[in-house]
Amino acid sequence: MYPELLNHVKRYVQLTADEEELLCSKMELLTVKKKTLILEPGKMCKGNYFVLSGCVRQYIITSKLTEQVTQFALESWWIADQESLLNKQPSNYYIQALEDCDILLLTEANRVILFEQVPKMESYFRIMMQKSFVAVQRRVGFMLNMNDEERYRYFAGLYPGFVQRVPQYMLASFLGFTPQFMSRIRAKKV
Amino acid sequence: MYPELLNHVKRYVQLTADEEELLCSKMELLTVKKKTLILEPGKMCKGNYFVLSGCVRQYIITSKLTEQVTQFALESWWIADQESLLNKQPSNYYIQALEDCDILLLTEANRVILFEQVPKMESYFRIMMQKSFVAVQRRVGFMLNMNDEERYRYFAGLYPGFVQRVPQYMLASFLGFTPQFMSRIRAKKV
DNA sequence: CGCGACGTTGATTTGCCTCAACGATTGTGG
DNA sequence: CCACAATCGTTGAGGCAAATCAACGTCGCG
Repeated sequence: MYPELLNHVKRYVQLTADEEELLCSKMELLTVKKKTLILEPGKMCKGNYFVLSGCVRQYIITSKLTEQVTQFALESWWIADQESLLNKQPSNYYIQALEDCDILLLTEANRVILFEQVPKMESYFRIMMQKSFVAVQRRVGFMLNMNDEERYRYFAGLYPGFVQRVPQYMLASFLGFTPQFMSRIRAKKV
Repeated sequence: MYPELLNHVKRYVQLTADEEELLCSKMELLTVKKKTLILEPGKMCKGNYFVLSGCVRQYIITSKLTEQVTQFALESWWIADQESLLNKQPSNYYIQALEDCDILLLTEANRVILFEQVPKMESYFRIMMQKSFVAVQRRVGFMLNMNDEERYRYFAGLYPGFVQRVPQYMLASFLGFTPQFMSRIRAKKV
């Protein structure tokens, strides 16, 4: 049983004890060391990953051959390449552990079975996707309406601890500017 | 019965004749004139809208008091303020008809009933949300990795007819630059 | 017909990038 | 455990892409 997972699920749908057990039985536990790649370009994304402990990033190599961080995932966050899962095609992304991590994997095959046996889990995933969609849309809004400094300060205010937790150049990449520029912002006002 | 809607749904899940009828019975048909506001800030988003004919935009008034277009929806596209729906809170967005439109509304109340009576519709909406999420994530990728001219040409190539269909300043806003800049791009090469 | 909304074009400004060099910190093999 | 390399962060100088400001042309609609 994975209480972190169950607590998260139970915030959105109610499960019986049996269903809880069934859900946890479908999850595969991965224990990975820092810098391990959980997903690589060219490979199929195996399913949805739920971070129990640690911290993970998703990134892509751009046409200019630079790393572009597209997402982070902390404890109790889901992460996956939905494009690979949806279209059943090889991924273009990397997913990498930034710390030693415990991660649960719900494979696509298990997901399908789970949805049949526990339809409430499909509701849960619908809500998760809806929340993810809202989050990315807000991110687009920030990118369009704030300049780089405003965006950094807003993000740093939103996730105060997080800014210290990952290398600055990854955060800069995620926020859409250069590490140099970020360094200048931080030098300005303490 | 609304064949456009059914054709779209049937691309993702299979419905019986009864279920098709049930689905259509839950939809409310709106016929609106150009420039009509379907959603306004301060009001609750009533549900999910499916565009039968015409064209619609979603936008927000930014802190700098300018319009920022966040989304367009053409025939057979869904549109809604998912943030308002998810959190049951008043919207911050406008949704406006850019042409005379026929639009179907699935109210939140009807959606809940529909999902109970036809669980396959929850699958369908889960997949729609997943696709929407992937689409916005790709948009973020384009914003981070292409300059404004590349992004315009890419978009114009992707939806050739669409570029003519909406006012240029709305498209410029959606793509994240100024109408003046867009005009210069188009002047460059024909 | 006249007004307002939309598109174009030019001149200037600016926010951020690029390139480059230099510290600080981490980690790794001898 | 130390030495050295690699990685990461900082700082400065110069350059460029796109914004802003402003004026003018044009189209569509009441």
